[in-house]
Amino acid sequence: MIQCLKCGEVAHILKAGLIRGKQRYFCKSCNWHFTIPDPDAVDRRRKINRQTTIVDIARELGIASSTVSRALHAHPDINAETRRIILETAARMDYQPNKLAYNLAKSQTNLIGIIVPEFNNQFFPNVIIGAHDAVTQAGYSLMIMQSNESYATEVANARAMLENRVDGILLSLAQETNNYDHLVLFEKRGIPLVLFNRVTEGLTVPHVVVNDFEASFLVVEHLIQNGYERIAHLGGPLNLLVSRERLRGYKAALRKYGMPVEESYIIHGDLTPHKVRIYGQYLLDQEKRPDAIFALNDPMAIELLLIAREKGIRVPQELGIVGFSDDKVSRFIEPGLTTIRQPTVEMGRVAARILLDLVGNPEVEVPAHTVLSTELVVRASSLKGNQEPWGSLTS
Amino acid sequence: MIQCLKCGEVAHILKAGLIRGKQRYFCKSCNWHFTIPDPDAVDRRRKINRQTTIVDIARELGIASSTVSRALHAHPDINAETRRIILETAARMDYQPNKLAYNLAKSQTNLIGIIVPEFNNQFFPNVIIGAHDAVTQAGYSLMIMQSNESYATEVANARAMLENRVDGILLSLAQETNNYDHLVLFEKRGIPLVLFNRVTEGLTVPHVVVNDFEASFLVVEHLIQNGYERIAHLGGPLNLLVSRERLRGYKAALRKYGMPVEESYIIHGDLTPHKVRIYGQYLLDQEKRPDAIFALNDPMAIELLLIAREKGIRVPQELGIVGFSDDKVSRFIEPGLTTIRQPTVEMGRVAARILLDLVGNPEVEVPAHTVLSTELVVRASSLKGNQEPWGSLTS
DNA sequence: TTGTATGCGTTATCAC
DNA sequence: GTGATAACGCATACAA
Repeated sequence: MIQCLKCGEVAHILKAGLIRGKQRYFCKSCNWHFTIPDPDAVDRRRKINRQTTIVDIARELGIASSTVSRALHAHPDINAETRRIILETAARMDYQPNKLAYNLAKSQTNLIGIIVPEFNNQFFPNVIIGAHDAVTQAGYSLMIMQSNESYATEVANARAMLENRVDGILLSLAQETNNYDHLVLFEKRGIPLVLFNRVTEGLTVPHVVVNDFEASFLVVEHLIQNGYERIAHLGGPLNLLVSRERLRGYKAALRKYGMPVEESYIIHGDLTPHKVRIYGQYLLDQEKRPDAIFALNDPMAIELLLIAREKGIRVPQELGIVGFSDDKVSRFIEPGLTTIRQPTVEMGRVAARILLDLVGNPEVEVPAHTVLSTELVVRASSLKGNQEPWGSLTS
Repeated sequence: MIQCLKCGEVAHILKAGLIRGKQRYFCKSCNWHFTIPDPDAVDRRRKINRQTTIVDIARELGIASSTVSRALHAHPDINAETRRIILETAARMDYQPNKLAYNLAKSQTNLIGIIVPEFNNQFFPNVIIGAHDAVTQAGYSLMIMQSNESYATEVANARAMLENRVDGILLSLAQETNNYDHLVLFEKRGIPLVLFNRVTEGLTVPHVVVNDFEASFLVVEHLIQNGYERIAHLGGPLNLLVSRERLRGYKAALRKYGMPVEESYIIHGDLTPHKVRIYGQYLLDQEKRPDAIFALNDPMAIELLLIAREKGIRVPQELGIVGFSDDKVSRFIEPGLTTIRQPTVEMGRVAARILLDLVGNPEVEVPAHTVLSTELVVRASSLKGNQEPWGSLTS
C-alpha cells in the first residue's frame, strides 16, 4: 500500500520509473513525484567499497549522525559515556574523517598555497621548509606548486589554488611573469597574498625580501676595496624587483667610489645555465675584459667560475667573482666563492606568519615591506692579492 | 496563509523557530516540519562574500544548474549556443569551480600524495620533480609532505593523506619507521601505495629502487683495484633495505677478493651530520685505521672528507672516500668525490607511473620490484696513486 | 536538449 | 544531551 507523501492519497499512485535504483512514484491527485525512503538503502550501497562515514557509525550504534559528529569534535554538549563509545566504535571501524566534506560544510579549507619558480636550487626548498613550519604550527596545511619559471604555469597554478579554495597564498614570481591579472583575482576574492623574494611593485600586497640594495652595495664595495677596477654585473630579468635592486646597489657603490658605470659591463637576462654561459663568454671575451663580476646568484657565479677555468683565467688574481645566496657548493668549490648569505628558512617562516595574520583578519595591520638582513661571506674568489678577508666578516 | 507541504492542511500550522535564517513551520495534523521554499534566499545569502557557483550562473540565465554543469564540462548533450552563453556568463562572473564540491560529488580527488623524509638533500626534490611531471601529465595533482625522518610525523602525514582522500600514495620511509600499520591502512582502503628509495620487505607493495647491491659491489671493487686494503663502510639504519643492500654489496666485494670483513670497520647508524661526525672520528681514530671508507651517501662522505682534512689525513693518498648519489657538491669539492650517480628524477617518474597504473586499475599487473641502474662516477677521492680513472667510466 | 531530484559526508541549528 | 534536517557546491540518472 503506497501512500503519497504529500497529500496522503493512496488511490492515484503510479509507478514512475527508477531513480538511483529506487522505485519512484507519481501521485496523480497532487501532481507530485516521490520515492519511499528506505533507511537500509544507504547502508547497502556503502558496503561496496566506501570508506566509513559518521553515518555508518551512527547506524552501527543506532544513534544520530549529529551525535557522532559532536563526539568526534569534543563538543561540550555530549555525554562522556556516549562519546567514549562513539570514539571506540570509530576506531574499531577505521574511521577517517573526510576532509572534503568537512571543508565543504565549513566553507573553509585551512589550506595555504605556496608557488615557487623552481626546485633546482636549494633556495626555494628552504623557504618551503620555513613556511611549512609556520603554517602547520598554526593548524594549516601547505599546498606546494612550482611554476617552473613559466608565466602560463604560474597562471594555471594560481587557478588551481583558487579551485582548491586556499585560505591564503605565498608566491615568488616566475621569471617570465609580467602581467598580474591572475593575482588580482585573489584580492577580488578576499584571499590574502604575500610575495617573497621575487616580488613586484605592480601589486600592493605585502612583500618579504632581503636587503638586496645594501647587500649588492656591500659586495661591490668589497670588490673595490680589494683592488678590482673593472667590475661587471651579471643580473636577472629587469621585471623582477630583485634584479633592479641589486643593479641599483651595484651602481650606487660604483658611484660612491667615483668609478664609471660601463654599460657593456652590465647584462640582464634570463637565469638558465645555458644563457649564463653565453653571457659569461660575452663578458670575458671583451677587449677590455672586466676584472671582477658580481653575479645575481651563486649558480650563475659558479658557471662563471667554470668558464674562467676553461679559458685559463685565474680566479681571483685576474678575475674576482661574487655570487648571491650562499649555495652549498660555494663553500666547497675551488676557490671558495664569496657570496651573500640569505636567511632562506626564515624568509619562508616570516612570509607565512604575515600571511596567517592576514588570513585570520584581513583588516589587521601587517608590514607592507619586510626586509630581512643578509651577511657578506668572504671567501677566496674575491681576494685579489692574498689578503685576509676584509673587515670582520665570516669566512 | 501557510499551507502544509505534506497534507495541505492550513489550520494547525505553528511557527517552529528559524533554521538557517528561514522561518520553519510545524503541521500539527500530520506531525511534519517544513520551511517554505524561497528561491531568492539562496541568492541573497550568496551576495555576501561568497564565490560564484553554478547555481548563481543558472539563476542569472534562468536555467537549471545541471545545464550549467553540462556546459562547463563539454557534455555531449548540450546545445552549442546554450553552452556559449553559459561559458560567457561564467567568465563574466569570474566563476571558479569549487574542487571540494566537485571531488565530494565525484567521490574522487585526482590527488596523488608523496611523502619524503626530508628536503635538505637534492635527492628528494629531484624525485618530486619527476613524480610531479608524471602525475600532472596524467591530470592528477601532487600533494607533498615531509616526514622529517620521524615515524610520528610519517604516521600523521599518512593520516592527513587519508583524510584528503588521495587516490594513491608515493612514499620513501623515514629513518625511524619500523612499524607499518599506518601503511597497511592504505591497502585496506584500496588505495595503492608505491615505495621508492627507502623501501621495506615488510610490505608487499611495488618498490622502485636502484641497484644498490651491484653499485656497492662496484664501489668496493673499484677501491680494491685502486690499491686500498682496509676498506670501511659507514652505513645507514639497518631497518632500511637500502642500508642492508649496500652492506651486502660491500661484503660481497670483499669476499670476492678474499679480503676479511672487519666488523670494527662497519658502522650503521643514523644519517644526521652530528652522528656522522662521531662515527667518522671513531673510524679514523682506530689503531689500525682504515685506508678507505665507503659512505652511504654523499653528505656523509663530504663530512668524512672534512674530518680527514681537519686531522691532516691526505685524501686520496692516505684515505680513499666514496659516497653515493652524486650530490652537486661532490663535483666541486677538493678532491672531487667518487660516487654513484642515481637517476633521481627518473625514479620519481617511474614510481609515479606505476602508481598511476594501479590507481587506474587496482588489478593491473605492475612490476613488484623496479630496479633502476646507476653509474659509478670516478673522481679524485678514490684514486690512491695518480692513476687515470679505472675502466671506461665517466669522470 | 533541458529540468528535477538525489546524493557525496560533513557541520550547524533548532526542537525536543 | 540527542535527533532531525538543511545547507555546503557540484555531478548525474531519469524524466520530460
